[in-house]
Amino acid sequence: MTQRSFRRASGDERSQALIKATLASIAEGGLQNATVRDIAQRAGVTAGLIRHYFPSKEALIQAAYRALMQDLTDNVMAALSDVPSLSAGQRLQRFIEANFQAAVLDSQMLSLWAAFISVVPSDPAMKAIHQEHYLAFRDSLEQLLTAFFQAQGKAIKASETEQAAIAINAIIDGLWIEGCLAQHLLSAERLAALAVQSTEAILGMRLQANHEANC
Amino acid sequence: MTQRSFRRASGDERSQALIKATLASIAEGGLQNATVRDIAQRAGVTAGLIRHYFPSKEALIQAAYRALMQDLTDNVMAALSDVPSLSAGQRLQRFIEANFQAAVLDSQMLSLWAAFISVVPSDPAMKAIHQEHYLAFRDSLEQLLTAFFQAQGKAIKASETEQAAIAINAIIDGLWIEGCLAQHLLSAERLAALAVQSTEAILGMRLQANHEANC
DNA sequence: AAATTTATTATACAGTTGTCTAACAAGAAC
DNA sequence: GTTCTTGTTAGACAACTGTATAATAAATTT
Repeated sequence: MTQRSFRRASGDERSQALIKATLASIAEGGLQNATVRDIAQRAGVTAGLIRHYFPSKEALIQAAYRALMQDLTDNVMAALSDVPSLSAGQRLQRFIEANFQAAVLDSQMLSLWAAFISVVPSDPAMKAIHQEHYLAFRDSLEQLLTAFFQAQGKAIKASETEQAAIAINAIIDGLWIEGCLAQHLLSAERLAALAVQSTEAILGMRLQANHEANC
Repeated sequence: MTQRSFRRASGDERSQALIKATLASIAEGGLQNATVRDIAQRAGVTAGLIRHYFPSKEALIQAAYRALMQDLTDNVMAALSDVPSLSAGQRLQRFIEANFQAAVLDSQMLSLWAAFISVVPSDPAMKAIHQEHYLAFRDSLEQLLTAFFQAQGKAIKASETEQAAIAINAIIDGLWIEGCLAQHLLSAERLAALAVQSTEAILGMRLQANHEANC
C-alpha cells in the first residue's frame, strides 16, 4: 500500500481545525453525528490523527464546547471594545444587541448550543465548562448594569442588580432561541429591539435618552 | 433454548411504556444514550419488540418528542382548568407560574428539551413537531393576553399583543433554562416571581390589583 | 546529505449500533 | 381442550463506533 501524501501542520493549527470540524459536525446533526470519522473527514485528515491531538474523543468535544463559548463571548465583547467612549446605557444596549448579530442568531448555532446543554446536567466536565461561561456572561451583564445605575445617579442594591441581570439574561436567551428556531418569522432587528425594549421595561428606565423622558 | 416467560400487554400500554423509557433514557444521557437496547431494558422488554410498535427507532424518538410536548402543555394548562372563575390577570399569572412547577423546572426536563431542540433545525420531521407545539403555546399566551387587555378596558393592536407574547414567551423560556441549569442558586418561587414581575414590566401594568396602583 | 524527530496514514480490533427473521408462548376464540 | 392470532423473545447480521498500533513520509536538526 502506498501512503497518500499529506501536509504537516503545526500543532495548534491542526487542533483548531479539528475543533472547528467538530463544531460543524455537531451543528449539522447533533452530538450523534459527530463521530471521529466524520470529524476527521471534515478536517481533511484520517480518524487516527484525532488521538494524536486529543487523549480521547470526549476531550475533543469538551475542547469544542470551550471554544464555542469563548467565541460567543468574544463576539459579544467585540461590540463594546471597538467603540471607545460610549455612555453606560449605550454600552448596555450594544451588549444586548450583539446577541442578535447574524453570526450568533443562527439555527446551527442553536443546534450546537442545545446539543451541549443536553449533556451539561449529566456530565460533570461539561457542567464545569458551562458554569464558568454562564457566570462570566452574567457578571459582564451585572457590571454593565452597575455602571448604568451609577451613571443614572440611582442607588441600587446589589441584590436588585443581580435580579435584573438574571431577568435580562433570560430575555436575551429566550429571544435568541425563538429567533433561531423561527428565523423566517422574526428578524434580527425586531428581536434586538424587543430585547432592548423589554430590558428598559424591567429596569424602569430608558437606556438612551433619545426621546424626552415622560413622568 | 428455553424462552423467558413474559406478559402480553395491550398495544397502547406497551407503546406508552416504550415512549416513557425513551424519554428517561434521553433525559439521563442525551440522544446518544438512547439506544434501542437501553430503551428496551428500561421498559423491561427486549430490543426487538420496539420494531413491533414503531416502524423505526426514528419514529419512536418522534413519538417521544410529541408525547413530551403534549405532557408539558397539559401540565401548564391544568393550572388554569382546575380553578373555575379567575380574573384574566390571575389566569395569565397562573399560566406563567405553571412553567416553574417542580415537574417542569427540572434539569432532566431541560436535558430532554435541549436534546430534541438540537436536532430540530436539521430534521424536518422534528421541526414540524416543534412548530406545532411552539405556535400552540404562543397562541395560548396571546389569548390570555387578549382577554387581559380586554378586562383592563385597553384597546391594544393585534401586533402589540403578538409582540408581548413573544417577549413573555422568551422570558419564561429563558428563566426556565437558567433555573434548570442552576437549580441550587435560583428557587422556583424566585423564578416565578421574576417572570411575573418582568411580564408586568413589559405590559406596563400589574396582573393582580393586590396593591393600589401608583400613577 | 544524512540522521532524527514526529505528524500522519493505514489498518486492525473488540464492542456497539439499528434492523431483521424465525421460533415461541400468552391469551382469545371456538 | 383445541385452534388461532399475535405479542414477545432470542439470536444473527452488516454497518459503524472509539481506540490502539505499526508503518511511513514530511519536516527539522545535525
